[in-house]
Amino acid sequence: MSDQTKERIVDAAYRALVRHGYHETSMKDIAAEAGVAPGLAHYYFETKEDLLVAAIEHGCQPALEAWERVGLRPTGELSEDADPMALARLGFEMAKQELRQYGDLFRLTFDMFGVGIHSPKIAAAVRQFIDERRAFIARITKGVIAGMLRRPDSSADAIAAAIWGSLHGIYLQKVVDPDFDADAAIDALSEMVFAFATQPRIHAPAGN
Amino acid sequence: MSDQTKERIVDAAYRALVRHGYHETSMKDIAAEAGVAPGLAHYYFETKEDLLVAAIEHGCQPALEAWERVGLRPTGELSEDADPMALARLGFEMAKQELRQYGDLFRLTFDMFGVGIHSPKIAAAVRQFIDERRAFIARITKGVIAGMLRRPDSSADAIAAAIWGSLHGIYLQKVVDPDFDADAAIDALSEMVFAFATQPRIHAPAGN
DNA sequence: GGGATTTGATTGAATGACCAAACAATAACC
DNA sequence: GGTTATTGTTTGGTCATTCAATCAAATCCC
Repeated sequence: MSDQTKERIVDAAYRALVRHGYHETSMKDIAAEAGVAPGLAHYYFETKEDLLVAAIEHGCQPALEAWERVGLRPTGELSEDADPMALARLGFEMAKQELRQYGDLFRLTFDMFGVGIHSPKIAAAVRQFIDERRAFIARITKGVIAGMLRRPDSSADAIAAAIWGSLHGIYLQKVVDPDFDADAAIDALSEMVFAFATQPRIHAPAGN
Repeated sequence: MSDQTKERIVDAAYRALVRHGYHETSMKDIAAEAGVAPGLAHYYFETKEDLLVAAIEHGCQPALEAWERVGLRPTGELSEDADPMALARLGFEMAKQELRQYGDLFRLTFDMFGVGIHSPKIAAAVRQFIDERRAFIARITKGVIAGMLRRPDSSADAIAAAIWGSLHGIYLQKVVDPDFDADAAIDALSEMVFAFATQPRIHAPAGN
């Protein structure tokens, strides 16, 4: 029973947080959403922050599973035999779909980033969230670089940071403005990345 | 006198907000920081949100001026005679310097993004902040595209959204983790962008 | 020019509401 | 019967906002 109740509270917290954001959601609200007495949330979670961290992780689950369903496991190793270029292509497609499907999650994520700036406990969770996804991109990037004719000046990690950043920034624009065409932006990013990855060995320096 | 006082409150608000963030800064804190009675902030600003918006705009001033000092005016027209490629290069350099110099501003900005998700008044300010900078990038991008051998599939606006997003995402990584090498990430972004911009007319499609 | 009057700026306390967390008491379970 | 889960209340504090009162400077009137 207890695990079920705890789960119910975490899920209620996720729903309440998505609706009203961290600072406008009280423990009482969450308890009410879970159909449970106000004190119970504190029985399972020492502080509100702890509950928020659990709620985020809970909310990330479905998105993670979606990645694994297409054979990409953000947290694990890359399959040896896969073509890195194809993985990258698939990754960009997944990013588009993820944003379409899990918009709520990202709204909450951006809220968390704000909270994390001044709350160490949440900052740690945010850092982990970023690291995980960036490292995943870095693994694909390493594979792509290995197949490039011209070795790039930048490290795979730096490239991954730029790509993760772009995806994140595109997500933000979509969250802030629902009319924003995120698919087009991701396609543009993808076009740039592949132009970069398929550079010929010698490329003439630009104008100046 | 009155304008001076108002300015003092806005400036104090900016400093207090940078230090402790929106939700951990009370109107009383701001008044104290400004050396003024608690009620006065509400004499000039109907709500705390209004004051925050003013504080952000105030905080953006120095960064904007830095852009104009090197001849880039985010809000105005591009000089006709400038080489778009050189402008882009300069822009990336400025982005690096901006992050180094105005880290506080960006910490506050990310806080604002979080608040904006559930506050329409702040959301409007956030949208304007994004639009301004993205439109600036789009203007440079249009110039670059005009000089490209192969016309890209993506629109200048979509490319600008991806580039702005990347810069923003890189800033975020730096705010979250001070050890993050933002310069390397911006260099990587720049390398990709220029590889894209200097593509030869016919480029062999990748592996598959 | 100088006293009365209006205006706007500023004060500091009060209001009303809310919240996270602690707690004591009860119910469920084994 | 004792541990665990759950309840509902209390505590101690904070906060944005309001408001009546004070103050200083400008404006007017004679």
